[in-house]
Amino acid sequence: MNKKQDLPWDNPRFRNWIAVVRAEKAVVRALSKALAPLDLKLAQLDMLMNLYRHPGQSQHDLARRLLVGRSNITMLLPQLESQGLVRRESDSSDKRVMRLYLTRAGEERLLKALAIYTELIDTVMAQSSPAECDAMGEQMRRIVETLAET
Amino acid sequence: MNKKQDLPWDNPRFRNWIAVVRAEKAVVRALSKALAPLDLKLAQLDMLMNLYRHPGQSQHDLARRLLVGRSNITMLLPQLESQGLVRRESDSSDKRVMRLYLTRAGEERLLKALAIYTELIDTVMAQSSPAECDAMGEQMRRIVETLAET
DNA sequence: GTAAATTAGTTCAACCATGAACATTATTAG
DNA sequence: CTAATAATGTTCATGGTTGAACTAATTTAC
Repeated sequence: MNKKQDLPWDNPRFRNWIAVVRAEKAVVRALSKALAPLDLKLAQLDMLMNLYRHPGQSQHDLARRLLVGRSNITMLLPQLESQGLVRRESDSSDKRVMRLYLTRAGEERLLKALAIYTELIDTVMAQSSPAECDAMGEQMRRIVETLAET
Repeated sequence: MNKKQDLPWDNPRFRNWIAVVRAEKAVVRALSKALAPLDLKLAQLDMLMNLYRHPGQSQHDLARRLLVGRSNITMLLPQLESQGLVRRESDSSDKRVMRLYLTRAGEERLLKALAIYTELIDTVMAQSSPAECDAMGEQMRRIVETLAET
């Protein structure tokens, strides 16, 4: 009658999820340090990445994609603007929305940061086969879908 | 000569890692909301979980396990103590260290929270086979190991 | 065409997390 | 034994994140 038998730590799904959380935290930590020489915070890099892939986004769209509040974007943007990495343009047809673009300098900084990012990820994933890695990615995307449905 | 060909988004490892980050964030969000009725923050739950598994831990040990700074523990503990969930005892043989224990109330609160936690994780992992889930967990543990070696 | 409801972005106060400097206690060197 | 070093926990200033209230612009309903 071991009381701990039905505790979460014996539930494989639970244990494996805890591993995800720990790994994510560890990588974030390592990446933050690696990015310091570029004078980029992780949150800033996330913004640059999204702006690269979706130029002309509104702040609202960006917030949704990054899973953060709108105010977060408002607070973070001035840092990137003052560094000349991002440009904001008022939308001509809807004066409420601000459209966001990377500047030339923003792209350059982004590409440097991505080189660091990918190198770290490659290192860290090197011990998994491509198939394993893909399977894991698929699971993660299903998780996001599952939660988005609510 | 598509410039984007060697960009990270075409690197499967990179794309899959981004999926990990997004999934982790989404689950943390959902879990935080689910825990609100219990009046428990995620950081507090993390502490309770670790204290359950390792009673008598020092604050320093707890900080290391949670991957947070020592000051974080100092700041968070009073909240749990004032709720009567955690007890602190000065170590008799080393007056610097404080040993931490769950109280009865702490255990009860923890078990309720874990029920919510496991239910969410089960839901979210339901679309992966046990084998896939285990493989993913293994990858995550390898990642943590890889980074710990530095 | 006007009033109500909705949406984009900002501001603000509250809360968290962090790391450096510090006080206290232990350990190590000589 | 004493001085230097290290370890534990606390304090504090800083910066990051959040959600609620707010302003301004747009859309919807009537």
